[in-house]
Amino acid sequence: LAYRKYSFVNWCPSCVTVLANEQVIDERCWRCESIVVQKELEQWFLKITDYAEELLQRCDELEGWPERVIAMQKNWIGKSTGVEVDFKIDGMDEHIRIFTTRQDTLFGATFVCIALIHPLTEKLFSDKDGLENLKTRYGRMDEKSGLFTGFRAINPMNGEKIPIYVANFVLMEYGTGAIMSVPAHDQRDFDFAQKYSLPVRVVIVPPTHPSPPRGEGEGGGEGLLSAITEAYEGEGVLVHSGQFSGLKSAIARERIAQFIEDKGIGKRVVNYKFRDWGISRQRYWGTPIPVIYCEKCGIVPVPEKDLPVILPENVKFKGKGGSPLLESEKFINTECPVCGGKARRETDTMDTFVDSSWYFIRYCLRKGNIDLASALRSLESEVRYWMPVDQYIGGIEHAVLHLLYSRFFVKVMRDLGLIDFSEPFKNLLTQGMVIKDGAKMSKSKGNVVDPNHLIQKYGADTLRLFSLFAAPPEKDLEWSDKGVEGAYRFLKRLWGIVYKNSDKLRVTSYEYKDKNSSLITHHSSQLLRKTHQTIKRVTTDIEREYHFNTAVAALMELVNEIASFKPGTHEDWASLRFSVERALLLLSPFAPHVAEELWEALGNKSSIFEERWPDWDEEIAKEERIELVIQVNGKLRSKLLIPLGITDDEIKEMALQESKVKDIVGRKTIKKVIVVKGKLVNIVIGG
RNA sequence: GCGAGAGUGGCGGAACUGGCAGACGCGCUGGACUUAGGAUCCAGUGGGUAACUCCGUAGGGGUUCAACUCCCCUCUCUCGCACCA
Repeated sequence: LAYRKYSFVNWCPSCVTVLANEQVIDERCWRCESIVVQKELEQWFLKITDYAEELLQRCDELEGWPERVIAMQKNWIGKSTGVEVDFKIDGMDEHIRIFTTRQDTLFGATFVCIALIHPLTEKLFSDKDGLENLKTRYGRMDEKSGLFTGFRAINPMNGEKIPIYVANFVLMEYGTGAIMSVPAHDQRDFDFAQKYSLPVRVVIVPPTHPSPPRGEGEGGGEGLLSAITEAYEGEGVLVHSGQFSGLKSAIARERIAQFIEDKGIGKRVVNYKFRDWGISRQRYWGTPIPVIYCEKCGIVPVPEKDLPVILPENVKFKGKGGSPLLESEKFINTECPVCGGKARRETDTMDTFVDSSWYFIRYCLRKGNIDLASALRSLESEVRYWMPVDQYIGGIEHAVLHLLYSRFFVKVMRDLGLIDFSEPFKNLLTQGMVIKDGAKMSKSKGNVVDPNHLIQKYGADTLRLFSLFAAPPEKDLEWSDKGVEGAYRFLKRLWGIVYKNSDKLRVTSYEYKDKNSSLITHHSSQLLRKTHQTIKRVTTDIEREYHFNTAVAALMELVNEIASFKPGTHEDWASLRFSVERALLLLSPFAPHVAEELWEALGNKSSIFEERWPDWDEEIAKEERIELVIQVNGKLRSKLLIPLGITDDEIKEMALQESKVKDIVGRKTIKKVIVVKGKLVNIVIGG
C-alpha cells in the first residue's frame, strides 16, 4: 500500500514541503495559506484509492454522522461509471481512448478532444508553435480553447470521421485524458462547438417530446441542428442512433456498453476523482518514513526491530522551512539492513495526518512500551472493548482529511488482522467554529478574542457558561461579548441565594421519603416539581444532542423559581435546600468552581464532584393540572386549567361551556371537535 | 454547474413525533432603592390598534380541524466540490 513515485505534487513554497490534495484549499496551503505550486518530485504515497469503493459504500453505515460530512466524502471520492471506447485515428495506426459516462450519446459525437499533455498530442501536432502558444496562453483554462490537429478520428458506432482537437479544458489526470465531444448534450462541448463552428447533432430528445422520430435520418448530415441554444443534458429517448434509436437513455447506456464490449472496442469502467495520498513531508516534526536507500539493494524498509526511527536532536533549524534532517549527516548515513553496505536514510517525514489516523486505537492501550501488534491481536485487547469511538467531536474542516484518512487506516488495520471493525467513529458531532469579523477565529489570522480580560472581570465559570449558552454546539458562533453579563448575573444570583440563607440551609436536610408529607406546602411542592423537571430537561438536553444552551436555559428557569421562593415552614427550607443542591449538581459541569464553592457553603464536607448525577422522579415531575388550549377553527381563543386524568368527553364539554367559546360559536353549527389528549381542543364551526 | 445546510423579534437563540410561535438570555422602556447607578430589585417588551381583534417564522401556492414543522415552486445566504467528460 506504500509506494514511491515520481510525479507532480503540490508544493508550498513557504513551508518548503509537499502537501496532499486534501491539504490544498482554494489553491492555498492549509497551514499558511501560501499559493501552492506544482513541483515534480519523487515521493511516498499510500494507496488509499484501493479502498475508494469501500470508503464510499460504507458511507451508508455512518448513521450517526452529519449528512454534510458524508456528502463531502462521497463527493471527494467522486465515483462515476461509464465506458472507455477506442476511436481509431484515420490514416494512422493509433487510436484514442476516451472515457464517457454518457455512452448513450455516442452517436452525437461530432469531434474528439485530447488534453494538452496527452501522450498523442506531440505526435499528432505538426504546428508546434501553435501548440506552445496554446499551452502558454490557455494553460490556465480561464477560457475554453483548442486547436485542430489536422487528424480525424473514426466514431466506432457509425464510422463517421470527426476532427481531433487539442483542448485546454480536458484534464489529463481524469479518465483517459481524452473525450468525445457531444455538443448537443454537454454544455462545455456546446460552448466549444460554438466557438469553433463545429456541428451539433441531437441524439436525445426529452421524454416529454412529442413522438420521437424513430430510426429516421441515419448518418450523413441528418440530425445536425444548429438551432438549439444550449445543450440538453438530461435523460430522454435516443434518436439518430442506429439500432439504439427509440430506447430510453438509461437502457441505451446498458445496451451500448454491452455492444462495445461485445465488439471489443472498449469496456465498462469505474472512475474516481480520488487520488492516492502523498505522505512525504519535508519537515522535521513528523514521524520519519522508515526506509533506507542502499546503493546496492535499493529501497529497503527499516526492520521492525529497529523501529521506531528516532529523530536526531542536535539539528540546526534555520527558520527557512525545509527539513533540517537533510543536513544531519549522523542521521542520514547508515548501513543497509540487508547487505550491511553503505546506505542513506530517508529524510522526509510523514504527513501529520498519518499519526492522527490511528491514535485513537493506541489511546485504548494503557501500557507504555508495548508490542503493539500483539497487544492488538490479543483477545483481551482494550481496543476490542473501547472501539469504535462512540462519540467523536471535531470541526468540519476535517471532513475530507482526518475523518477520511482515519476510515482508511482502520480498514487497512482490519485487513492486517489487527482489529475487527471497519469504521472508527460511530457518532460524529461537527462543532461549529467561532467566527470573528467574518472569519474563523484563529491565531494565524490574529482575530482572536483574548479571554483573559473577560476571565479577570467575570471569572472562568462565567465565560464557560456563556460560551455554552450562546448557541448549540454544531452551529457557527459569531463571537460577541454581549450577553456575558447575563451569565454573570445568573451565577451571582445563585451565589447570593446560598450565602444569604446559608445559616438556615446548612442545618436542614431534605428527606426524600417525605415527598407526600402533609407538611409540604403548596408552593413547596411546586418548587420540587420544577426541580425534578429541570433535572430531567438538563439531563436529556445534554445526552440527546449536547444542547448545552437549552440545558443552561432550563437551569436559569429553576434558579428564577428558587429566587422567588419564600420559605416559611421548616419543610419549606428543606425543599429549598433540596432544590439548591440539585441546581448546584446540574450546574457543576458548566460552572465547576462556583458549584464546588457553593456546595461547601451548604455545609457539605466532600467535593461536589464525588456526587452522583441527580435522578429525577417522573411522578413528582408530572404537572397536577394542565393548561388546556381551546381553539376555534384552529385559532387560540381561550385557556382552561384542568386536572389530570379527565376524559375526552369531559374536556369537550368544558370547552364548549367556556363563555368565550360560547360567544364565538353563537348559533353557528359545530362541525367537529378535536381533542388532543392533555393539550388542546379545537372546535370547528361552520361559516 | 453539482452536493449539503440555513433563513424565526432590535440581537443570540427556543419550540421533542404537525397542536399556545418567540422559552432562556442580551438589549430596550418605565418604576423602586439611592448623592449617584454602569449594582440590585419590580413591571413591561414581535408588529399594527384606544379596544374587540387582526397580521406575523424569507416569498408564493398546496395538504390538514391545525403548519416554523409536511409537499411543490421561487428568492437570499453560508459551506464543500468543480471545465471530473
